[in-house]
Amino acid sequence: MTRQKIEIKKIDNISARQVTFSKRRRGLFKKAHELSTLCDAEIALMVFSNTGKLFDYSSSSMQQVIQRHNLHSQELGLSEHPSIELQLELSNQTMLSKELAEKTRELRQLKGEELQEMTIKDLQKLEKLLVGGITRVSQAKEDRVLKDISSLKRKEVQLMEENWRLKQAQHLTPENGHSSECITIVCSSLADIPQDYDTSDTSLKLGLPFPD
Amino acid sequence: MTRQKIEIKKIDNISARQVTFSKRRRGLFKKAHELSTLCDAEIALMVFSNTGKLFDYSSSSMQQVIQRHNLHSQELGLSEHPSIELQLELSNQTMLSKELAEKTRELRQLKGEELQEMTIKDLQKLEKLLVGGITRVSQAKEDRVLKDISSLKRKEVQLMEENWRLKQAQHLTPENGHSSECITIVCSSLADIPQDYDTSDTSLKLGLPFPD
DNA sequence: GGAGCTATGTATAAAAT
DNA sequence: TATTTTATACATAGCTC
Repeated sequence: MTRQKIEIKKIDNISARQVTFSKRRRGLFKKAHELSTLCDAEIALMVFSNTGKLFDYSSSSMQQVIQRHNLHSQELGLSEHPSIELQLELSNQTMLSKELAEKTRELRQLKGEELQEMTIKDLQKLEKLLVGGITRVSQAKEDRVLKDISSLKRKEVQLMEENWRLKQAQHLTPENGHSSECITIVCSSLADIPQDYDTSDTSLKLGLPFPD
Repeated sequence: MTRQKIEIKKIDNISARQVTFSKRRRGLFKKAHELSTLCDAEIALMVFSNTGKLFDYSSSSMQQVIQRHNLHSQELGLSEHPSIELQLELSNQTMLSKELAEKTRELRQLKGEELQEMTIKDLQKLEKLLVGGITRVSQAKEDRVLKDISSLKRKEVQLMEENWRLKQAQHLTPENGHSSECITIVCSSLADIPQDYDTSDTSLKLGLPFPD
């Protein structure tokens, strides 16, 4: 329940931000559509999530609205000066390069590589960021591992039941003893779930010799 | 008062339509702005009234968002005959954008934010990277702190020597007792190097009341 | 990561100004 | 026609599943 009015500033909590994004985005698109219908307006709406995903809406066609917009904003779309587009691209590229340089630096710092001109305070912030990251990554790994283990255990139970049924069947037609033995061996090896999964590679164990 | 829920279809009454347009348009723009702020999204919104008037909003720059949108929808042909230079810049930009997206993703993963489609092996690699980073960052911080401390200690020794010389000088001309006392107090406070530098801000202690 | 719930905040239809 | 008011419809924060 919306127990309090929220302040309009970036939501820190990642999952809360994601939930709010998808809810409010839907609301926004609905309102845009309603406005275009009620008031016979031509509307284009583009939304990029902070993960870079694109969502867009247009009451007619996106290109059409963009071109109409270009007409309004100082005839930029008419290429009176053929170099205007080029200039735009160039400035855009400059910006991209800057962003790229910034991200690269940030990455190097997170990897502990470019720390000489940081203050003690900066280093503390970096440390906190890394601790947060490692906490989440470890948790994710843990979750994944536990999931894999329980799925393996389920398979083990299935195979043991299958095995038992096959054995029962062989008691009725006892002329073939080889395959029974073979299956028994394979199933017992499956029971060896690694307990030291933190250092071993559990994912390699997932390729079972049996199809689902 | 909104005495009845309205149906979403074109409003026939012209003045009612105009009123609704200006109210809902403002609401829509507000919502767009809130979404961009709350969720760190890049948004462009263009609205043409049925009288042809343009209203637009962009969280950054309209041109930038339109270009980003063009990149996504792969319709790069804004003009009929893009020049060779423009084509070059565009491909260059595409490359830059890809790199940027890649770095952004990597950063997010280091911060533990986008882990859903990583394998256990990937997660382990990430963990190692983070551990390496945190080791180096902590070491750098430690080094910095120790350097600050030893520099402070050197200063302390210098000041104590100076202090001692001043005292000696005063024994030769004993008519002024105040300044001696004052300097003694300051020097004893310098001896209090913080042992809990991990949580206190050592750098603040560097601004000594004495010039070098 | 989505779907549904509910209490509360916000937007707005209609009327007044 | 724009703004303000007010009663009501709608959106959504926080929560559960």
